[in-house]
Amino acid sequence: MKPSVEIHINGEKKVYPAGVTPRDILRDNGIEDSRDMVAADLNGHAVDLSTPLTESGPLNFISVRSAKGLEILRHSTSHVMAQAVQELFPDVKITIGPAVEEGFYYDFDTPRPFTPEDLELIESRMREIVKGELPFRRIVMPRNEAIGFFQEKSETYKVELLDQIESEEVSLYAQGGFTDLCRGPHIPDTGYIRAFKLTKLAGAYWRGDERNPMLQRVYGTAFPSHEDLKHYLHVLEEAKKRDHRKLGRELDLFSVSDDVGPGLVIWHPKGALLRHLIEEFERREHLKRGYQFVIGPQILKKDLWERSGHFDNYREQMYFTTVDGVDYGIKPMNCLAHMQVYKSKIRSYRELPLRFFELGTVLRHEKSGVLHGLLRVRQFTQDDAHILCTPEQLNDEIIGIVKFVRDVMEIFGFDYTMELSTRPEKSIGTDEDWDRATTALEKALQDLGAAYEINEGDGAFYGPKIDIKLKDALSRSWQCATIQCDFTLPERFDLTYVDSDGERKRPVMIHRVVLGAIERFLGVLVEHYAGAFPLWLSPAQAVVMTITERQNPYAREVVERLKAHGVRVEVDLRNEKIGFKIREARGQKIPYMVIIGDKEMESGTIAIRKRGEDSTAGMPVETFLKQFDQEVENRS
RNA sequence: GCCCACGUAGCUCAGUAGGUAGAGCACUUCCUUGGUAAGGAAGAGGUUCACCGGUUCGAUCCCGGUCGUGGGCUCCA
Repeated sequence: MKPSVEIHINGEKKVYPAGVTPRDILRDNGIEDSRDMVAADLNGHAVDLSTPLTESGPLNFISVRSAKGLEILRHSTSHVMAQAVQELFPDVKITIGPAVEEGFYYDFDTPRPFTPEDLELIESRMREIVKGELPFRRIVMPRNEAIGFFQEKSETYKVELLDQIESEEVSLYAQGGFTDLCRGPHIPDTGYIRAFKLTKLAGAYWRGDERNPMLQRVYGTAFPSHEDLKHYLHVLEEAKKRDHRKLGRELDLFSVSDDVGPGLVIWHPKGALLRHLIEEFERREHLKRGYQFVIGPQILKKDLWERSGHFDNYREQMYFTTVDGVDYGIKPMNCLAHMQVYKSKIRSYRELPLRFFELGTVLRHEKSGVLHGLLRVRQFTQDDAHILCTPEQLNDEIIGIVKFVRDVMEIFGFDYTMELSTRPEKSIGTDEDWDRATTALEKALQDLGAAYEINEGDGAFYGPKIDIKLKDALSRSWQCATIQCDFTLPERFDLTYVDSDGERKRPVMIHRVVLGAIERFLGVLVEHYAGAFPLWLSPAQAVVMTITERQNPYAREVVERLKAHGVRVEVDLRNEKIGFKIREARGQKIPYMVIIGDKEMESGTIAIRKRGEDSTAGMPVETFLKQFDQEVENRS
C-alpha cells in the first residue's frame, strides 16, 4: 500500500497519497484563491504550495492578505531584487534580505555604491522578472554541498552564514538563474508579485557590527495590490505632515541653528511655554508621589566621574572642561549629584525610600549621524529621579514607577511597548548583583501583568533596565521612560543606611525617568497630536478676532476678561477679512477662536468656533469660561 | 562615526550648454471695513546661490574638501 497522509482541512479530514502538495489540495477542495494563497501552514510550520507533504495534520492556506502572507510576499520580492541586482551588476555579492515591518531590504557588497538611477534600473529589471513568472524552486542539500556551491560563486557572505548553521541539511531557493540560501517559504512564482517599489538606499554594516565592512542596503516594499501600495504611500505622505520638525517651524515652537551648533535646541516662546506646562505637570505629579526636589550642578570634578565608572565606560559621550587647573566633567547624567545629597548625612532605614527628583539638564556628545530634530539632541533635560531604598523595598518601588509611567502615558493617550534589557558586554558590577537586579525588574513586570520583551545585552553599563518606547509619526521607536536598577554605584560611593539592628547596610539605587528627555517627549508629543494639542497643553488656547476695526475696543475688553481668568489668549485685530484670520488660526491649530462682530458687540456675547468644527456658537463670556475650565480639568 | 542624497530670500521651491538670480507665501506701506479656509496695489528683502579651495577669461552651476540637514547603519533619553 502507498503511504498516505491525513490532512485536516475546512473542518474535514481527508486522506491523500504522501507527496501531495498544498497546491493539489487547494485544487482538490475547489478553493477559489485567484492567486491570493501564497503558501500553507501544516502543523504550525509554513510550507510552499509546491512542497510534497509527508506529514499528517491540519493544513491552512496563507493568504497574501494576512500578516504572514504579506511577509512571504515581501521576502520573495527581496529575492527578486537580489536577482535583478546580480543580473545588472555581476560583481555584487549577496548577503541577507529579510522582510521587515514595512517591506523588505537586501544588503549587497558592491565595489561601487548604488545611485538613485541604479534603483530605477533595478526596479525595471525586477518588473521583467515578475512578468517572467519564474517559479521559486526549493532545493534541499547537505550543508557542505551548499558551502561548495556558494564558494564556487564566490559568495563569501553566504559561506560565512553556512559556516555558522548547525543543521546538516539546508534549503536553497532558486528562481531563474538566481539561487539564495533561504529557509522559505516563498510564493509559487515571481508573477505573484503585483505591486512593489524600491524606497530607499542606505548603508548598513555586515551583521550590524560597525567593525565589519559597510554594505549597500536597498529598501523596498510590496503589497497585494496597487491600491494597497498607493494607500501606503499616501499614509507616508500624511505622516510626514506630522513631522515635529515641520510642525515645530510652522507652529513656531523651536529651531536649531548652524550658528549655535548641531543638536542644540533653541526654544521659541510657544515651545518654551509648552515645555513649561509639561514641566509644571511633572512637578505636581512627582510631589503627589512622594518625590523630593533636588538640584545638582552642571559640572562635577572628573575624579567623581572616574569613581562612578562613567569615565571608563561613558567618556566618549562626555564633554570635559578645566577650571583653575582642575578637570571637570559636564554632567551626562544626574545621578552623581543625587548621591551626594544622600551622602550629606547619615541615613536611617526609617527615611527610606528616598526619592530625589530633578528636571536635570545634561549634555551628551552624540555621534553626528544620529542627531534628529528634538528626538536626538546633545543637550536635553530629563525628568530624572534616583530612588534609594532597602533591597526589600525594591520590588514595590519598581511597581510604583511602572504604575506612574502607565498613568502618565494614559493621560497623553500614548501606546507604548516595554522592554527588559539585560547585561551588556561593557559593564561594571558582579554577576550576582546583575542577577538580583534583573530578577527584581522582571518580577515587577510580572506582578503587574505587563507585556514586555527581553532585550539581551542592552542594559546600561551599571545595571539592567526596563525601557518604555513610544513611536513617532513614521513609526520609529524612541525610548522615553526607563527604569534602571543599580547595585554598583551605591557600592562605589559607599552609600549606607543604619538598619533597625544598628548595622550599616547598603541601599539599592533606582535610576528612572518617566517622560525621559523633555525634548524627545515633546517631539513625539507634537507628532502624536499632529500639533493640535489638547486645551490644557496648548500654548495659545484661544484667539480673539474681530470682523472689522469697529469691534476692537470690545474685543480688547473680552481679551482682558479671558486673560484675567487665566486663559492663554492671543488677539488678532488686524485689518484683514475674517476668513483670512480663521485660516491662520486653523493653521496654528488654536483650540478656540473667539469671533467678534457687531452682533456680538451689541448683545455683549462672543461667538465661539472650536478647533475642528465649522460652525460657531454665540454665548456670554461666562458660559465659555465654564466650558473652558471643564475641558482643561478633563485634560481632553 | 559610517553609507547615500541634499544645501538658492524668513518658509516652500524654480533656475542658468558655466556669462555675477526668480516665483508664491511671509514682511513693510497704502487702498479696502469685509461675518467663518487666502480682498487689492506698491515696496523692501539674497554680504550673489552653506563654507573653503581648484579648473576656467569667467562658477550658484564642473571637480575636491569642510560644515550642516535628511534617510539608513551603529549607538542611545
